[in-house]
Amino acid sequence: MDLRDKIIHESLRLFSLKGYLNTSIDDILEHANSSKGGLYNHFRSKDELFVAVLSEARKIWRRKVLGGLDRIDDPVVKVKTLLENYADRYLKDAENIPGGCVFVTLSVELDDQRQDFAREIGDGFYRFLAMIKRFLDEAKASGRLNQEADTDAVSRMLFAGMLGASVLYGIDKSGDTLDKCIASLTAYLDGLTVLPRPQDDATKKK
Amino acid sequence: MDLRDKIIHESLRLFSLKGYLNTSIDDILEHANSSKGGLYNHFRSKDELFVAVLSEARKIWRRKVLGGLDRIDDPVVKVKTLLENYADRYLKDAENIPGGCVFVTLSVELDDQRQDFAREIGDGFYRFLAMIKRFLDEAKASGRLNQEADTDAVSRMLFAGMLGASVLYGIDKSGDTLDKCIASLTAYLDGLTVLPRPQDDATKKK
DNA sequence: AAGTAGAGACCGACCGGTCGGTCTCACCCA
DNA sequence: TGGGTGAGACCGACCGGTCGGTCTCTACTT
Repeated sequence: MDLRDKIIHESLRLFSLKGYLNTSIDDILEHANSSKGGLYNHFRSKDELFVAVLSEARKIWRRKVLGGLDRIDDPVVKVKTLLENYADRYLKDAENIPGGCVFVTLSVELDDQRQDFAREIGDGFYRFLAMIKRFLDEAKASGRLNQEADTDAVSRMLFAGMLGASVLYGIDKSGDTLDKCIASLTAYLDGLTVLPRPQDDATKKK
Repeated sequence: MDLRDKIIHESLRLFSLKGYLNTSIDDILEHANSSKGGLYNHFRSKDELFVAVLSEARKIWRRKVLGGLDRIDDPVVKVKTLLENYADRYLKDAENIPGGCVFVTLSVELDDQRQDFAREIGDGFYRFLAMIKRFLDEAKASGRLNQEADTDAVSRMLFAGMLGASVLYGIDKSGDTLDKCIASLTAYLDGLTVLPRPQDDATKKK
């Protein structure tokens, strides 16, 4: 891993722990075993570093949360897998984001201080929300979901639940609270499901 | 309002907007029209100010969210009112917390930097979670709630949804997104309710 | 020898906190 | 009633230290 990647990696870790504004350049350099010259040789400013870190964070998020999702047919199982991946493969990834979901940390920190950055993160939230709704609409169209279900309301609920779980996970890193939150969300989705098909149970089990 | 109260008030506003560590003493003094001497005459340190501000924030939260709750008999209506109060009376209170829920802002900011403060806030979260569960247990006991409902899971879901709604509200201050989130949570709770009683509808309508 | 990555001394602005001092006003004695 | 006194609210210059960022110089590659 070259210095540029090392700096991005350590910055992502620190941003997830302490946020953007509270992470100092010296702090990053100490963890990356580098110096001012080394950093400013690759990035023109701390803001430019932020952009690179956010891009890397998104790449990791996609790999962890969406990876393998296209091999699943049933849209309800897709959403459930999304929830599980988010908790087990993404949130608990202490190597990359030891401080929990970096998007939550950064959006809460920056929403009233750096609206440009916050909007960038918020856009990602809304794209993800739309993706969940799309899966639910598919499920409804194929009769997998209760026809009375309001997919807009349900997707919003699931997403808000994921954000809330992330906040709680930040405080109580035990993982137990997180698992219970995700289990509650999955149970909620189950309650809206009709006609469970065999591959559903097959995918669900450990 | 004397200087001490003024400083606490302005600090709460700024903490909700920028967090604790990113709010400077000078920033507070500018908004409170005071000076270093004025502040340090009332507080020994910034940390001591934090404790006072957190205490005031809790007072406001209780007044806005719990106020009038004891005049409601039906525990399901109590929980619904809790949700509505949280959104309409607490979260939208731009005079005291223009940056959204100060507990969310501070807990996300401090959970890996000031565990002492973060734990203090987290304890409040868990007390509130327990309160919701208590209401749901009452509702279940009195037959107002579906007997199969897992009150532990439901309360966790509602609470995580509230936290998630707070995060989203921070990004999209429109109020519309917030209203829809709360409506989704209320609808979820409705789905678990049986035997709607007359006073339920009476309390629910505008 | 030329070009580049990296090291680290250094800059001005700002951080939380201190401290000498001013001002107001209740209280006291004449 | 009027002048003196002292407590405490408040002011703002100042402290050592840290912030993001710049710049010069070294050392390695080709």
